[in-house]
Amino acid sequence: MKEILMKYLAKYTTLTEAEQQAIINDLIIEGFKKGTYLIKQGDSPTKKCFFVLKGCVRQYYLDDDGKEVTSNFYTEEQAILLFNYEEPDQSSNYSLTCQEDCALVVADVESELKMYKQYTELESMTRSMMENYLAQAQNEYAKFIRSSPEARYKMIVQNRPDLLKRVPQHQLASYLGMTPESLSRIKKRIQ
Amino acid sequence: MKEILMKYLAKYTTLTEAEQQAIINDLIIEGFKKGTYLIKQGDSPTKKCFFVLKGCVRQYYLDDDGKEVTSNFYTEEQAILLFNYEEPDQSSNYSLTCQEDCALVVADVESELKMYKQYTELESMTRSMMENYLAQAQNEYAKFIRSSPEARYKMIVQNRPDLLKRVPQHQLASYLGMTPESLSRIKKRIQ
DNA sequence: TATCCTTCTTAACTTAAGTCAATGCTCCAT
DNA sequence: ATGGAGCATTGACTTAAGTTAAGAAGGATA
Repeated sequence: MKEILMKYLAKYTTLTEAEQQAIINDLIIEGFKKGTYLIKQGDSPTKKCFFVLKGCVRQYYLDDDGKEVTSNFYTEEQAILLFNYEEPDQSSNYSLTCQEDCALVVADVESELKMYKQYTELESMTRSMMENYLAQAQNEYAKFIRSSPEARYKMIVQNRPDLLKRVPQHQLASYLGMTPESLSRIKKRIQ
Repeated sequence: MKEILMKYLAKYTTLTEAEQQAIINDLIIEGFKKGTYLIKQGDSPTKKCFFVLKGCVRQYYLDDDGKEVTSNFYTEEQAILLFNYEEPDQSSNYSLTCQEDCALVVADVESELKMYKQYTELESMTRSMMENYLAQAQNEYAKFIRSSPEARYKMIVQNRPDLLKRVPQHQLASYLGMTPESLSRIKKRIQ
């Protein structure tokens, strides 16, 4: 499991193998059963973040009508970064729930900051990763906005085909910004 | 003009005033006339990024049909971060053009990295800002996806009313993921 | 096995957005 | 001032997605 993390450190830093090991040994890997909530909407602001080693985590919120709106699915090798601790007065805007049995790296912000102090390269790596995430998010956003629900479905088929099998369709529909009925019809339409 | 930058440094770092001054004196502030292109789609990958002190910069790309799709408007105190240098083989996906006369901080990646080496706190600040940007982007995305064109228009009226006056409507429409005709009708519908 | 609950599909209807086309408006340049 | 280009509005029509409601399929549980 920890090889995945080693891969990251090796790729983005020039830390020695010993240092890499030291860092990884400090990390906490936890297992979570399907259905577990990592955070619930309304909880006091999280100081935690996660990295998915195995499984699938769904992020959602309840809209004004009380309906679940799925805003993300996190799967293998994706980081779950909810930065609502930046507005410390606000409670969590989202819920995080395990769609499957999961293995996650669990980190809290304080120890993260400590680590940055100890290994400045680690912070460089994080900065660089954040830039990548942001770039990706911007690109996806730009494409998505301009797409019809049908085009969005085709995109997900292209980019994250695994989700189609791992995730209930009505949740996928809401993630794609459409109704379950629409998704059903689109699937039929394009066979 | 430089006070804005000082504000950032003071807010997010504990650098001494002298250090802050030194950093800011290293920055290049350039003026650009309305209509100037900062980058053109297809250019070789940029090593530059910008920070808007004054004016409005539009980011757009040409879709498969050759139509302009506006993916962002950057105004005062917003950073323009195009991280396509992460995929060094690819050319720029976007064009950046000045909608108005602009004053921008122009930075290039190499000198940025050098500065990080010199002032590690500066990299901390950047990491933290990136996390904020990302969080913001994710939140906006989640809201947007689930909204109708009409709801999106209302959101922009709420959040960035200045854009309504600064920007041609057909560009705004494409930024909101709708046709100019739709935007015109929506405006009429809700007076 | 029978029952219940959730999910998915299908249908009929409504509506808002896309498309195409024509008309006006504004600003700019000559 | 005039003409032209680009932009905004409006209308008629088409279409895809939302809404509501009903039924079918699949899984879990007793």
